[in-house]
Amino acid sequence: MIKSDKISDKNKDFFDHVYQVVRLVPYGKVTSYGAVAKYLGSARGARMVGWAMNACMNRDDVPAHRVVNRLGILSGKMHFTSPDEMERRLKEEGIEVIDDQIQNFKSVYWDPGRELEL
DNA sequence: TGTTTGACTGGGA
DNA sequence: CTCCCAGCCAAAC
Repeated sequence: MIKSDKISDKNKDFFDHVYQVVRLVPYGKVTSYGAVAKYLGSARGARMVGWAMNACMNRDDVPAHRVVNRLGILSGKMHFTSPDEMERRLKEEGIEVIDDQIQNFKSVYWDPGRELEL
C-alpha cells in the first residue's frame, strides 16, 4: 500500500543475497566486498555489501570475518563484538593475520564469481 | 532536502 | 603499498 514498502522489500533482497554468498565462503578462505558485489551483478557497489554486513551483526549464521577489503585488510574488525574478534576467528581457521592484515592473501582468497563458475 | 559519511573499488601518479 | 580522484548507494544528520 505504501510506496516505502517496496523499497524495504528490495533492500532486504539485496541483503539476503549478500548473506547467502558470504555463507558459501569455505572454511579457511576469505573474499572481498567487491567480489560479492560483483557476484551480485555490482547491483549497488561494494559499499552496500559492507552496510549489509553491519546489519548482519545480529546474525550468527553469517561469517562476516571472512569478508575483507581488496587489500586483505580487516577493515571491519572494529564493528565486531570485540575489535579482536575478527582477527581471532581468522587465525582460528588457519589464516595468518599480522597487524590487521591477512598474510599471503592471494592464496586464501576465494572469488565467488570464479569458484562458483558464474 | 542537501551534505556528509562509510566494513569499497579501480585507475593513475 | 601509499596518495589522490571519481564513481557508487544507503543511512544519518
